[in-house]
Amino acid sequence: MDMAHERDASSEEEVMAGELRRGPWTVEEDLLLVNYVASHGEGRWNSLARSAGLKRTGKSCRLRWLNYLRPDLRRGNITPQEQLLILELHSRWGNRWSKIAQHLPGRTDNEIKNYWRTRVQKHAKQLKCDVNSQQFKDVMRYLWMPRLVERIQAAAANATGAGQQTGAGDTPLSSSWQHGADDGLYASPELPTDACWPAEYYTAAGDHQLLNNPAVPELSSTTAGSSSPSSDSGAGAQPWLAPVGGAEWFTIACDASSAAVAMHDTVLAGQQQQQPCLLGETWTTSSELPELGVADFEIGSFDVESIWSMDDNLWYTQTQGV
DNA sequence: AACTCTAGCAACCGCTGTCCC
DNA sequence: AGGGACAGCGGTTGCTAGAGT
Repeated sequence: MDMAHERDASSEEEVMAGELRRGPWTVEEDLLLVNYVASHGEGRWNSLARSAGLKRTGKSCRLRWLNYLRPDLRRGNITPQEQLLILELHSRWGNRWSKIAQHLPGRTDNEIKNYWRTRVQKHAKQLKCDVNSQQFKDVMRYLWMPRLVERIQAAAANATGAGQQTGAGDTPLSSSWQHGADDGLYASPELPTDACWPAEYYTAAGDHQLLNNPAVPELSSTTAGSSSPSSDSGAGAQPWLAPVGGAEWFTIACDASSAAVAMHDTVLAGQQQQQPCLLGETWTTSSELPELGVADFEIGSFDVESIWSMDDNLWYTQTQGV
């Protein structure tokens, strides 16, 4: 676009003239921006940049605010729940990062995009296939995602045990993810209430009441941020950001898990595969996966466990009080 | 200890869409 | 209707820390 090009060119001139800064933001710049937004609000980024005394483009200010300085940002590891959601939503919408980010509270499109490009594409590379290929999608759907569900279920089971000791109701994420549009916590702007989980999970489970469960516990201020995995998020921890809850979350995870098994079995049954398929079962050779259409892949090299970092494991241990 | 490689992430870039005058 | 300003999106780049040699 010529217009944009001219603007960029002028910005370039300003940079060359030393009037505009580029590159990493300094603490002073961050403070200027935060303070200015706090007192004047967001928007009108170009004039904001000038008024705040920042030698940055409005674009740069906006990006810095949205991706780094916003108080409701969640930082730290992408949780298994979030990974599952990203995988599902990406399979639905493709590289619509912003749209996907709308359904992950506190996460930015940039963060999700980076996650996809680093973690997910890395595994596609390991499998020697294209990330957009049907084969890789199959691996994600029938191997990776059920594994995530299993992981979530296991963590939630531990949380349930811990919850019985420490008191029920510590289900910040699950409650926020179940809430509809009225709670103001995490209302999905476009999708129905079951959009937070793959629709087929609920369909297969045949149990929508979970989504509308009125017995959602109140968010407890005592749980706010107490189990946040992101120690670097500091005071920014939000009550609805704690990733794994208690009994209610466990129920959902179990349902999702059952549904994943059902989905998995359905696929196999549809292809005349009658042997039972256990959730969490892993395949170690490509020959065991012909029904998934991934026979040509080196499944053995696909390290499902490696999608979680050591930090994740540590965090789980801490959260579950193990 | 020094160097290289790599993953992860912050920031930038180019472009399109939308609003307003 | 047309143009300017701005917001927002997706792709790409470059820096940095940590791992490996």
